[in-house]
Amino acid sequence: MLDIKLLRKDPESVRAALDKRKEDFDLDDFLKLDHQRREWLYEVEQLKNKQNEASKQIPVMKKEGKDASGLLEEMKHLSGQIKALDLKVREVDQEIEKIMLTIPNIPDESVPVGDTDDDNVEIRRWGERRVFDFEPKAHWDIGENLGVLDFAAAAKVTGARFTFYKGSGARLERALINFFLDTHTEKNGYTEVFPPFMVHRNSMVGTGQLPKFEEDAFKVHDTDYFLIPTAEVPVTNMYRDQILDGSQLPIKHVAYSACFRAEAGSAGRDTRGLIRQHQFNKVELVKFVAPENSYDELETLTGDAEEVLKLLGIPYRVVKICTGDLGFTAAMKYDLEVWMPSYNRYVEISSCSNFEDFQARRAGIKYRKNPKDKAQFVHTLNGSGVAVGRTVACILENYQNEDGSVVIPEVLRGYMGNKEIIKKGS
RNA sequence: GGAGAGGUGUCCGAGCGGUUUAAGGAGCUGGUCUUGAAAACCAGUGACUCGAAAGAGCCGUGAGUUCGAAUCUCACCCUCUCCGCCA
Repeated sequence: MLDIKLLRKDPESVRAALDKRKEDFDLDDFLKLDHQRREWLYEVEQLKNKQNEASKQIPVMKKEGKDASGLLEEMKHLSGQIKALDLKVREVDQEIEKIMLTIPNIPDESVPVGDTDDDNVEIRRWGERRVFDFEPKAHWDIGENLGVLDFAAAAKVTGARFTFYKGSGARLERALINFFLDTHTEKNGYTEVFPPFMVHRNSMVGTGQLPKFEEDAFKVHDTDYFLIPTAEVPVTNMYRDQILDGSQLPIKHVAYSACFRAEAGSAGRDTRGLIRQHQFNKVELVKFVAPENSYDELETLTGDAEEVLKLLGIPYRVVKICTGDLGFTAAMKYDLEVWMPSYNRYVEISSCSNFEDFQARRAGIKYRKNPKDKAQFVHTLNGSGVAVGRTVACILENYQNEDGSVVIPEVLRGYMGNKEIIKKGS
């Protein structure tokens, strides 16, 4: 959520920012409503003041044995006026809230202006893309041939966009989760969290998935719960409505969770393999930081995510997302993209974002720099560290041999019973 | 799921329709005393939201009753105890 004061004071700058995002948004409605609200609010507060004064007088009069019935009658009338006005204020409040919740974040100055992902800017590359002396296969073929992935069984049991991992495939998934968690806790200083996989509506609003993107989420029938689309939601909301002590910052958490996405609007895209699933595993990094550090913290967070790719020996690139492709909540975002031979291009495996105070304002997360200072909003950041299923896909493709076997990256071998290679039936 | 108890300021805790602008502690800040510290004593300090201010709101959340609600009514949420069920 944006600062309502900014919208009042400088609507033009907000308009310009929305424009850069290619968002078509009518701020005039908001400004009109806000003006109306302030008028009514002033009016009702005046009346309430009168009421409060009378409420002090009435007991005094009664005590003194005076007749208060005239005043009471007057107050009865006033009370009705207050109720009517209060109702109007409440209604306009709700409308304003509704609008506020659907205005996206303002991109940072440094974000490249652009329309689509074609306008994203590559920042750096790491690793050598492997040159194959045979025709590399796609991970779904490799996985099925090895008997470690079973898409058909999942389709039978559940439906499209689900997968069974079997044998070494299941173990590889588990190994990666542990490897990511261990690296981020032991080397990068994050505190591990294991969150609930369902959250209520307010939490989804707090991190910005709702109210705008409800069709992307799975709702649990007959409850107010949603399956989490990312651990970002429970972990960020862990500190909802709290004032943190400045000395606690930065707070850094890493969390494994399953993630559930309805993938509305992506029908027909990436239908094969592990790239786009309704359920997938992810290890997520979440930070709560002081505003003045948040862009430095974004760099280190991105670096932390990159580190696990480096350790796995996977070639990747870092891309800075342009204004037109930037997520609703982000002020700035880097994507990490890994090389996928079957796609013959880089594929997203992590998004690292600085939300500035956009989520903090929605979720009410503040801090005091010094114990006596006024509380102010923290900046929140998060990034995948990294998506597990896509990493499996990437390893299968980049580490495949001509005979269909797959070499296990060295750093994972300790997590896989010192196995070095995945062969058929193993 | 059933029965009961409860949710008040940073913390403990009083309050059960009107001088509550939330008692009293603790804590915190300053001071007196002391070689220093502790203790004791004195004074100050009450979050947060909107507002330029005046002022308004805020006692789990939301509705309601009333001229007036922390206090009464209803619904919901959460915590604790016991019972039942269960990985």
